[in-house]
Amino acid sequence: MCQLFPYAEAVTRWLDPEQQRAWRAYVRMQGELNAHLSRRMSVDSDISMADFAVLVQLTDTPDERVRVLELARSLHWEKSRISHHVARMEKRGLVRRENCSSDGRGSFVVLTDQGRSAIEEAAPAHAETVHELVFDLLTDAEVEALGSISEKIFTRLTTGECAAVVARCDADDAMEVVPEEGGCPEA
Amino acid sequence: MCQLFPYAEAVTRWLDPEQQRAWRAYVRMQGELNAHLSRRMSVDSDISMADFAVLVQLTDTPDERVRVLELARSLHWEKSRISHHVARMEKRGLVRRENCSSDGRGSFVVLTDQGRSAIEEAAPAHAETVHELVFDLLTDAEVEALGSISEKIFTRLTTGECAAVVARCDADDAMEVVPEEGGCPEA
DNA sequence: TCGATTTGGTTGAAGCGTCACTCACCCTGC
DNA sequence: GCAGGGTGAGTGACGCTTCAACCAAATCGA
Repeated sequence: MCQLFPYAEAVTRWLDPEQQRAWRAYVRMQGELNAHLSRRMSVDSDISMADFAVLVQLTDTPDERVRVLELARSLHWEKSRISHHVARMEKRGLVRRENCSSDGRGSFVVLTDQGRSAIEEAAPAHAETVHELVFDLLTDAEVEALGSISEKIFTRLTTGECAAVVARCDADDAMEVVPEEGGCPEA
Repeated sequence: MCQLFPYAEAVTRWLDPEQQRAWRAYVRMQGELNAHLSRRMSVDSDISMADFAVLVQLTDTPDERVRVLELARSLHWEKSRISHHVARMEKRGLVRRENCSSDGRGSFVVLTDQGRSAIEEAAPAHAETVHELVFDLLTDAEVEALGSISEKIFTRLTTGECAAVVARCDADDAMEVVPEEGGCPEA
C-alpha cells in the first residue's frame, strides 16, 4: 500500500528553493543566537537565560512572588522543569519557596535580595547584547516584519490542535502575560 | 566609580516598544517552534532533531561518510557534542565509526542502512511539519524577509569578534557548506 | 459524607549539552 | 632523530530538560 518512495502522504511537499534558503538561514541563525545570548549572559552576570526568565517574571510582579504553576504557564515551561529549576535557584539563593496559606497544595516562589541584585546586574547587559546582535542590524521595516512573522507562527503553535501537542501546562491565557526576555525588569 | 544605577555602561540602551514587541514575539515563537518541531519529529519517526541534522549531513555526502570534525564544523557543534552524540547514535545503530587510514588521529562517521531508512522515513514528515507550522502562514514577502533577517544576524554572529565568543570548532568556511535542516536529504 | 477525580507540586531516572581534561597522533625546527 | 606544539577525538562530571510516577490537598458527584 505504501512503497518506500513515495511515502504514505501521497506527495511530499518539499520546500522550494526560496523556502529552503529562508528555513536554513532561520534555523542556523536561531541556534547561533541562542548560543550567543546564553554565553554572553553567563559571562556578563552569573546567571543563565533560564534564571533570567524566571527572575523577570518575579520582578514583574508587584510583591515579587508568584505561584509555581503560574510561573510555568507564563514561561510555557513544564511544571517539572519549573520545579527542578526553582530548586536549583533556591540552592544558589536567587529565590526562596514559601507555602501558600489559601491552598495547601500550592507554593510561592519569592524573589530574594540576592536574586534582585542578580537581575539588576544582568538586565542592562542583556539589553545591550540584544541590540548588538539583532536590532542594530535591522531596519524598522525588518523589526516590524520579524514581529509579525513571529506572532503569526506563535499563534499557530498555541491555538487549535497544535496547542495540545506539546505537553506543557496548557498555556491558556498565554497571549496575555509573558513579558519574558529583553524587557527592562523594572523602571 | 560605578554606582548600582546607572551601570558601568553610562546609559543602558533598553529596547523601545516596537523592539520589545518584536523581541518578545520572536523569543516566544522560537522556543515554541523548537519544541513543536522536536516533538513532531520524535512522534513521526524515531529520531531527534539532532539525529536528523547529523543524518542529513551524512546523506548529503557522496559516500555517506564524514570526518568527525567536519561534521562538527558544518553543524556548528562543539566537537565533544558530536562525539557524545555520535556515540549515542552508534549505540542505536544509526551510524557507525570507522578509523581514518590517512590520519591516525581521525575517524569517520558512516551512515548505516538503519540510519538511511530512519532519515528517509523522517524527512517527508519533517518537511510537511515545516510547511504547516511556518510556510503555510507566510506570504512570499515574509519568507524573503525571514531569510534576509536571519542571514544578517547569522553573519553578524559568525564573523568578527562575535565568532570567537562561542567556543565551537572555529567554523571557518561555515557559510559555504551547512545544508542543514528541512532539506530533502537526497533526490 | 464519602469516594472518585482533578489539581498543584515534587521526585528520580535518563538523555542531552558543555566544560575541562586527557590521549594519541601529526608536523615542524633543530 | 626527537622535543615541542598543534590537532582530531574521546571521556567524566555536572547542570538542564523531559518523562513517568507519585503524593497530598482540593473539588466534584451522588
